[in-house]
Amino acid sequence: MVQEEEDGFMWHISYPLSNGAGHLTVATTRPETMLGDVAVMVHPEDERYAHLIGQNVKLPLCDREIPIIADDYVDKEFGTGVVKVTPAHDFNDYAVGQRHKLRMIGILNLEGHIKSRTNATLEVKSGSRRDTISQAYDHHEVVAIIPEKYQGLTTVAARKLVVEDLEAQSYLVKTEKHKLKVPRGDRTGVIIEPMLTDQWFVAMSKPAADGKSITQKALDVVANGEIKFYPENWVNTYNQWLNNIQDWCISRQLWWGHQIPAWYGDSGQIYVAHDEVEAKKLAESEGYTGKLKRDNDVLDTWYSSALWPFSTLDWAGDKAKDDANLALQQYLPSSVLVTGFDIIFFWVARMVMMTTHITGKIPFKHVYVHGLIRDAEGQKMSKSKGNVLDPIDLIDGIGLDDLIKKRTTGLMNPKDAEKIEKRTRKEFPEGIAAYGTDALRFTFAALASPGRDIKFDLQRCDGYRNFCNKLWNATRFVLMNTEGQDNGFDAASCGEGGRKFSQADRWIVSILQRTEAEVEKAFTDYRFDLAAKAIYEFVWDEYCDWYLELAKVQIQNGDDAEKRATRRTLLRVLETILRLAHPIMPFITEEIWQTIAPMTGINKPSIMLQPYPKAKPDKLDDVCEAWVAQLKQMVEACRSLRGEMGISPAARVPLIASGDAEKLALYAPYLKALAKLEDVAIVAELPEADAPVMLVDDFKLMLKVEIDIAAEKERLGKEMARLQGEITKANSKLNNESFVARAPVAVVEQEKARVADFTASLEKLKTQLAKLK
RNA sequence: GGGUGCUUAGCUCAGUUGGUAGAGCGUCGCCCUUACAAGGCGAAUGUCAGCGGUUCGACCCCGUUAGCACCCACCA
Repeated sequence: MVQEEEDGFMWHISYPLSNGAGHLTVATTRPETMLGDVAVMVHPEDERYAHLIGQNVKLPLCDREIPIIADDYVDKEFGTGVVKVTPAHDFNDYAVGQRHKLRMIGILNLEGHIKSRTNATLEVKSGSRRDTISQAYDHHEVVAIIPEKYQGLTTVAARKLVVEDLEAQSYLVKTEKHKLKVPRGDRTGVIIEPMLTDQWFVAMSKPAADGKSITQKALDVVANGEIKFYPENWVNTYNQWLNNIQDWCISRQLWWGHQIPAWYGDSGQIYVAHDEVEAKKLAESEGYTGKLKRDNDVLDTWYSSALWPFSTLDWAGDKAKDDANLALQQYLPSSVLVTGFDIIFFWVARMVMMTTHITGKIPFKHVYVHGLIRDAEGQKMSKSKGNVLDPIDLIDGIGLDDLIKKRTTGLMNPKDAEKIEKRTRKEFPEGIAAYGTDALRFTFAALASPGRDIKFDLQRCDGYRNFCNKLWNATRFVLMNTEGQDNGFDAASCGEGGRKFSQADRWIVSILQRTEAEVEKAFTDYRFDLAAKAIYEFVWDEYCDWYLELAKVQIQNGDDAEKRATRRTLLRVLETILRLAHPIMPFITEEIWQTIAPMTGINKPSIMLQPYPKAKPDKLDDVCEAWVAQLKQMVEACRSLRGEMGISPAARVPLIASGDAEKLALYAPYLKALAKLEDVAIVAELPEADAPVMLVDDFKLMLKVEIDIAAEKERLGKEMARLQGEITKANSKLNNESFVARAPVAVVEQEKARVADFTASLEKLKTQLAKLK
């Protein structure tokens, strides 16, 4: 059903008082329904009408009188404050009718025409079950009170004629334009009219044998934590729906579905049973031996779906059988249900209700609620809008013409085609590139931040496709350097003393442990975005950007034991990366793993059967992490300076360094390679020269290049100003007595350390500046 | 009317016990450096929607305003 605001009319109709002493004016948007009016109502405290309550009015066009009643539902301020009551064709009026015990007049048949004397075959649920709507007029009564001229008309025709007649007979006070929401069928666009029919309901608030209603049980298992929502705020949505629930209509007039297991006797008897044989027995036990007719209706699809958690496990409803059913015992409850938030009440809540009520168990422990994927503009994807992105097209790519064809074929409204084509041409002028399954999966994982929809952005996809590529290329590098070496990684070639691991080797292994722990936590919390991020950053920013570069140095300069250690580290870390990333990018990781794993001594059929990486705290190494951090700082200082001095990345430049000579000697080969240095000279004191100097902890590094003195002065000035700014900021905190008194000691100490560091650096730069001519 | 989110760099978004604001894409500069130009290195960019409060300290907590989105109910 769709319900959009439409232009319509509000008709003001005069209902004369029966005693002739005036009239009441009623406003309505559906004047034809007055044929089914059974009362007019006013607010009980509306002084304008208080004296009329209990009197009658004459219903125009119909030869009958109806009472004036009082009900709180009426809004005194809206319209005339007088409302016509048509319980058979309006939800609110139905409630009013129930409160005031008014009989209902259904004026429509199943074709949506006004009921007629000459055609009773379309009477709603004709036959046996009518008496269950005991408060409704039956067909004969209805056609006796509807003026014959309206009988058999469509609602549209009836409205037209009713309005004409009202006007002709001077009952129409005025007609005004009015915006209203009209419910229409999705497919046909035809107006949906509320009407009375016999249906099956589940009484949601009725206590069961254990004294609790079916909804209460569902509320309880979430409230007591047996079932958890991720993110947990969706519990509100769940609770709100269950707390405001109404009886659930479960019968549907469709072809497909579970047929309702109810059989009727000739006189309206009802027998609910598992099958016809049982129904027959039941009927006979109550003394009925005539024909039985099964209800044609089927169950609401959500009713059937609500049975899913146990009906799929061969639940029998028989304790002995169910206890012996191992599948049922093992998989009920299951661990997690993954779904969209729009399904929480349709499906999740109903599965919980049904499963707890019928089996006494919860259906699942966790509910992971993800967002909806929307298009780049945030619009919900829909066929008629033509903004649907098919995952297959992102994986395999699609040309513009094919995409347009796909989006404009089989439209409900073919007129949309032109608009869709235009928009598609604009958004995807060249069609969609092929990103591959893994890139798409990685993108979805990275975008799956909890509690929000995903505005799908192809550019994000670009980034993750590049990541897949990066992994390929890193693998190529590893293979180039390891294939055919170390005799297949066996014990013989790498035996005792056969490997000497460097600080860099131990560093990458150490932060790999951190990454593994981070990823594990992310998966535990259903934070797929954080898992993807942790993997991405480790692979690109650490393994590729740093470790592979450091490994090049080791393979170039190291002795055999060091080289073997490097090759082993390259392979082992890569192999772990593959297992770590496998759930998010299954295809590429499997493909690479098939080659890499045997080289690390693992000979198994598939990465899918391997254990997921688990962090080993004993492999954490703070010393090596600090060592590499310092190395990184030096490299970055050099690179940054080169950039600022406009030195071509191709040019090799000599470096002079002072500080701990032993450490510098270790750093030197790495620095030389990573900062593109011609040479690293280690000295006790930097020479006096007009060259740029960098400070890293207690080390001083000087790039020996021709410099523009003015530019270098400016650079130093800028850096000093930055440091001065930081010092001022930190000092202002430290000068604040309440900060020192109330902030945690560690925070205060940190602030003091910052001041000290910045001040020391500032002093060194001052000296440097003074040395410049 | 009831409810739930969102507002952070040009764009799409992270930022979880309050302690110096981040990523991808895009932009600018240099580079085909022997895994990768779908790349490398460097750089620029933010009154964290507005206002008020709590706090030594707020993107983060509380209140409020505005804008946007969605859900439920309803519009005689």
